[in-house]
Amino acid sequence: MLSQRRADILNLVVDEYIDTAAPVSSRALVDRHNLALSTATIRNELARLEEDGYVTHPYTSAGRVPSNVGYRFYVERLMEEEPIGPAEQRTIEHQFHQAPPGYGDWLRLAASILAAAVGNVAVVARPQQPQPVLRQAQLVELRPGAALIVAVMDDGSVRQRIAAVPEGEGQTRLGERARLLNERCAGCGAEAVRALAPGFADAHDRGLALDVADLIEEHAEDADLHIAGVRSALEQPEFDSTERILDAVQHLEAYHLRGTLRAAGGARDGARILIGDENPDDWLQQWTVVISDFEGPDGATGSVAVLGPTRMRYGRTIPRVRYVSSLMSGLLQEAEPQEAGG
Amino acid sequence: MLSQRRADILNLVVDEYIDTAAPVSSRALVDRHNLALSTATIRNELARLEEDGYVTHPYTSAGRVPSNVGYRFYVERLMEEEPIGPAEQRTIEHQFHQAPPGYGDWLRLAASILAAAVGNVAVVARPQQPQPVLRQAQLVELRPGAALIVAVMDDGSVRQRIAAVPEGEGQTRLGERARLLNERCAGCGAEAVRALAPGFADAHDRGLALDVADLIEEHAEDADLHIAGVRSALEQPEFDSTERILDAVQHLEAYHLRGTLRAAGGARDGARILIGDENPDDWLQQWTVVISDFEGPDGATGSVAVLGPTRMRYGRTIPRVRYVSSLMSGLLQEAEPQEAGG
DNA sequence: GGTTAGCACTCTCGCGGGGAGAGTGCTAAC
DNA sequence: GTTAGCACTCTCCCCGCGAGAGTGCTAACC
Repeated sequence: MLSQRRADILNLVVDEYIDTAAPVSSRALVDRHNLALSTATIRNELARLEEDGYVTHPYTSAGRVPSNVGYRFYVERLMEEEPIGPAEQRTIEHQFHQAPPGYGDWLRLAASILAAAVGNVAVVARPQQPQPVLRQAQLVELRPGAALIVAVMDDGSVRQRIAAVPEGEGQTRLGERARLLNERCAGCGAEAVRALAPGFADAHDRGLALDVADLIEEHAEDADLHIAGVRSALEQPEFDSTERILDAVQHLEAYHLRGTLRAAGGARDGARILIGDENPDDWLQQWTVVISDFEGPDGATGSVAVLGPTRMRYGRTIPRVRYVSSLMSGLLQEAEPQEAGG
Repeated sequence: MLSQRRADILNLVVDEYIDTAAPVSSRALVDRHNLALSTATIRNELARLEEDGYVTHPYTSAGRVPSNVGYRFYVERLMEEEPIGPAEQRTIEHQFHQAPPGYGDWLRLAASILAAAVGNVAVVARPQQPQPVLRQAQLVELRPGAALIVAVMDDGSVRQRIAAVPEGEGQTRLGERARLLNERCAGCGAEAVRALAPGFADAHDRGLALDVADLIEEHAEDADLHIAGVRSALEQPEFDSTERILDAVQHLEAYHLRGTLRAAGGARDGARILIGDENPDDWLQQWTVVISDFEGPDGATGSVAVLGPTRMRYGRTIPRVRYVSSLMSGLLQEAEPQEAGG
């Protein structure tokens, strides 16, 4: 266990490093916080912190940099959360309620509000049910022999695929097929639809039913996941080399990130936090991910997350992720989200 | 008008520059193409080409670099298209027919195939009708007082927004509202739905109808636009500075690019080409965009495009954009796309 | 008149040196 | 346990410089 004084020093080191992005020297600590100790004493303590793995040296005789262990300790024990003041709260909610009419626009707006609030990448995943149920399917004629199945789930998510249909059929006949499909399968999950498939007299209807079953099962990996703030994150000094930026750009795509948002991590008041090598993905070894899930209607869950360098303003980020998550939840599930105290 | 010899030299300069990304010297031209002229003569011709604005000097006594005018001339008169060989054609079609089942996956696959074929950013925009018609609307309960309208258009596109509904209503009642809406409005365009709205007895139904009308009208600016190959484009030497990469990253987002794909430009056999400052957008001044539209069913149009630095392998890019566009068109509209000649 | 050799001039790029500065670790004294 | 002092280390930035590449120009040549 860390002595109180050593913990205090670690706290200062992390705060300082988060702020300046430069290795922290004993002198800086003493001067900037008016410590009643000499730099030599601080150096001794820093050496002990380094022995215990909380900080490192980039090279002999540079200042100290927090390690992942250091950040973890900081997040769990030291950090002070930076509260969301009334002005900021008002700003966020104001932006929130100014959402453009479309649902997708609205999710994107949430991502970009959060990104702006924390200065890092923000991701918002639309709520989806773990086991959705078919609301209704549509068939849209593409060309002779092929149609687009558009399946709407009960959580409002939509999945599409191209399916084979008999060559000569026009939109009218396809409409009839869709009607039959809906009559029998609406309200069913993937399993149920698959079980119902053999019951269709027509072979093509059977095929369509199986396609629909696949669609219900299929997790839409990339759909309705909104990303914002890539630029501001990549402007931070850790992304000095082209190589790093390109790696980040390559991986910050919607269909890569679903898995990331599902990762389990050290929880803190409803926010999961993964620091550096706690992340399962290779490319995230230098990143921290802060995730908060929220509930949509009928057990659907969405996620709000922030991604940034391990040197992230945790005290600022974590409450804001949580807050946006609760706003989402409120907007989607509870009654009206409570107004900000005027 | 350019003399034949000068045009030939311009051709060589552009080819060389596209290949090497380095200013082209008179020596390089003579040596690498065994010209029967001395470097001094070439230098004279280059000076004339520069006077006429086809090439420039980055600084005194570096080699020549094509100007936008030079590229334009090259694309229109000089360039040889690099045909798609049978092996490449087979590879592309093979990948194409291995598309994963989802429609979105499939569009994304098309983008990534194209990106790989040309080594630049590829964009595929899903076909949408200019004036879509409502196929069917669904209401999904979100919370007391609010529901998600999910409207499916006759081109298979889907738009969603949150709408107000009476507080006490469950999903059953919402289903009835949806049914009424569909009975009256299915098959109608935005105008028609708006005209029908006052005919609903219930005020909420009127409101919903107006929302649906909005949805039909609303151009889904970012939906179903797939981007691939950002990394390979940004690996090119023009993106040496962090600043440029970040600018590109910032703008290469789905909801910015729709407008870009609609820009008119110098056509070449069905492909629109915008070179450097021919682009309307500021951030594209150093880029070339090659666009080819394709027809989906019922007059819906989609687009395939490649974005890259003005120093782009035009001869390779243009036919491949055209080809992928025709594959899309074939898959969506005509009968089976013709098999590659085995 | 077009073509060419020769040459002076210019600009970039990479490399090595060197000094300033920052910070540590250690030792010895308090 | 704390602190002053000091030697040592490592980075960073600047500078200068030489090599190299390429041009423009001039004068001669076919």
